[in-house]
Amino acid sequence: MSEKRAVTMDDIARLAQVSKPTVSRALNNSPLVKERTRNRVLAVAHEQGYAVNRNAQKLRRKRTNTIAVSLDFGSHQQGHIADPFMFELLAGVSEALGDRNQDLLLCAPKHNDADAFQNILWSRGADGFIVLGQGHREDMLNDFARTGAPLVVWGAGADDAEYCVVGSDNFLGGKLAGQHLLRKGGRRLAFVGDTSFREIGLRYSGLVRAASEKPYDVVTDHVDLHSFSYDAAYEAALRYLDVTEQRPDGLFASNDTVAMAFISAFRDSNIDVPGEISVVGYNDIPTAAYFTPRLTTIRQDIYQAGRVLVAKLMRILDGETPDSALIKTEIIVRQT
Amino acid sequence: MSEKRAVTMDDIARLAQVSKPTVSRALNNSPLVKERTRNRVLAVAHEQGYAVNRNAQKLRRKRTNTIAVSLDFGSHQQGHIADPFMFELLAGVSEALGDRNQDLLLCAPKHNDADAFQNILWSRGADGFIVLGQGHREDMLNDFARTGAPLVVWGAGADDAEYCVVGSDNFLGGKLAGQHLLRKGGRRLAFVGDTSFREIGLRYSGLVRAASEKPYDVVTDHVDLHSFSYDAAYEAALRYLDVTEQRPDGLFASNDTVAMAFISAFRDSNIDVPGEISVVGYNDIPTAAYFTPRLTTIRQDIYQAGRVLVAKLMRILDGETPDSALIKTEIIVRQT
DNA sequence: AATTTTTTTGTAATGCGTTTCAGAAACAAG
DNA sequence: CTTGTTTCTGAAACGCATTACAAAAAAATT
Repeated sequence: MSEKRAVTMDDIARLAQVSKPTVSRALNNSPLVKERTRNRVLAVAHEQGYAVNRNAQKLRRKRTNTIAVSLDFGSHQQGHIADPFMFELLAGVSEALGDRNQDLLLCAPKHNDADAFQNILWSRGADGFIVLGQGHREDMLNDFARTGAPLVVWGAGADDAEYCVVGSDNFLGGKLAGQHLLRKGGRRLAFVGDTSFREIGLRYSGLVRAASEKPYDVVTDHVDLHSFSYDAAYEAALRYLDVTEQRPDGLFASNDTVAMAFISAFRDSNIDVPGEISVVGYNDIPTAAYFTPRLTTIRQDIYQAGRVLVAKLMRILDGETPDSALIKTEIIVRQT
Repeated sequence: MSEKRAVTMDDIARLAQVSKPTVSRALNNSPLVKERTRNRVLAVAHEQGYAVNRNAQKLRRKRTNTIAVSLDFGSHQQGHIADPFMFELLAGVSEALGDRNQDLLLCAPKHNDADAFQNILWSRGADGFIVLGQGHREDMLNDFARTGAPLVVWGAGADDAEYCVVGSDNFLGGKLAGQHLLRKGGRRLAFVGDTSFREIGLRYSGLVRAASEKPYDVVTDHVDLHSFSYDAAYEAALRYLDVTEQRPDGLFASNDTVAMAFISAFRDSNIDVPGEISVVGYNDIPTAAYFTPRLTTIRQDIYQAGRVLVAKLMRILDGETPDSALIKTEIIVRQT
């Protein structure tokens, strides 16, 4: 195995009988280089299997063309991702970044504090950040943004958020869910989810709004659940059924996994869904469509999400300060 | 917004009243630097919010501490990931890399040909590759490996594979599935999946082996299906029921999604699962456990997988040539 | 106290592109 | 055939950290 030295721009320059800057210009499609010269250089470069050393390039240009993406693996427990939605989002972002020739640096879970984020920027590991899921880190993200860090976050923003937020229209989603449940004849609606997350709080608000718009009285209940996992939700459902005096006739869950867990618990308790209780989930994860009964849920346009996140960040990198944005959010009515 | 110049090692050197190399040594915990000096340097560095410029570092060290991970988004269609398994694997790899302080460069789908791979290495964008899912790219990967590219692949390797393969023990998995179906009284077993993928072919072989070990005759059938998506599988199931004369009493699907699609199709055709047909899936995706009926499936230890993939690659980077490896593979018996 | 050895620090070179700026070549105008 | 432009190319500097090697400082030895 030969320890051969990598071919550098100098080598190409020598072989093509031009100077190093000319090679650089040729490779970068600079209009300053004559057509014939460029072709010669390109030919030599290709033939030598030459690829510009990205690190030298990044060093000199002070631009990495790399975006750090932070996935909140918090929802990732015991070997199983509770909510596959984030991964779909990642796929969308990945594709959108690819389209713009940006590399994607995936940030590991433990590197999730402000210092680690800052470090990636200071050390020029990436030009900007896409944070998928703000969780309870709004303060941290605000601090980070205030340092001037180019940052786009998937989630729901506070009115005074210092950073650009892209996300589902959670309030609308909640309202659509509520309207669906009411249309199904619901009078006692229950919401299950951790409303301390802004996104989820908004979904609940939307539900309440939908209820309040009816001329008749609608009771809205709130089942607090501080986990996104199926098992925890299933347990919570059984406990809820045990405790509650009057069962709801409509349930809106903060995500599909929880919705399905509740439906399972209902079924295991001989409660018919959607006969006795209608259920709406959130995210339209793949499973939702073929769960039994097929789950009614709120869908977001994930590809649009990825594209918008990336587009916003690029604008920030260009010095602009784009507004936050909401992604198309609609209800997918199925059996529940 | 001030366009302030980044703080460099020279700045730290000046402020700490030492030379640049001393700063470098201090930051890298070199034993060559005196304790007191190191502390002074570290203090200044911290106070200045200094972070080593990774690009200069990579350039000089000729080592990036970055691993490129290629996800086969081929299984990614119409906005939904058909098989969430790959993403769980990604999470495992991400974690394992994080533990070793390696960065993870996520490669976009379209960058999947040999040239693009090679380019990442030539341009020193990463030190090595982890390919998640070899698909039908064995030849490409062999070529790539032959160039000396540090490469580890998740999948199932040919005997003469030129690269290190880590994967589920697909043959064993298939055998376990077969044994389960036979234990349930199966005499006519059907396998559904695209056996042109080596992994899947092995699962089928395992099933056949299990059947052949019985003293009585077992028929094994093979339903070809060139898609991993739920919808396609559901259609295929209906078509299969339509065409086949004698229905199987045991079904082994190449993955959980397909298994669930078949079960749904069976149910929609008034065939009882597991009463009339037992079913086994593969991967133990989160949904499998709470599908109705709870799906029996083959589970692989995903965290082990991530760790092993990374460990093997690190050894390759150290100049060794580790053997391929199989991951712990077991059957999770549930209702089906 | 002088000398040797060990430990610590500094100087200079290096890794590889990009960019500034000056110079050469090609072309147009007079 | 100059002179003035325009177009193209090259020399040198720069971005920032690491490393080989030399030198200085400190410690150990005689």
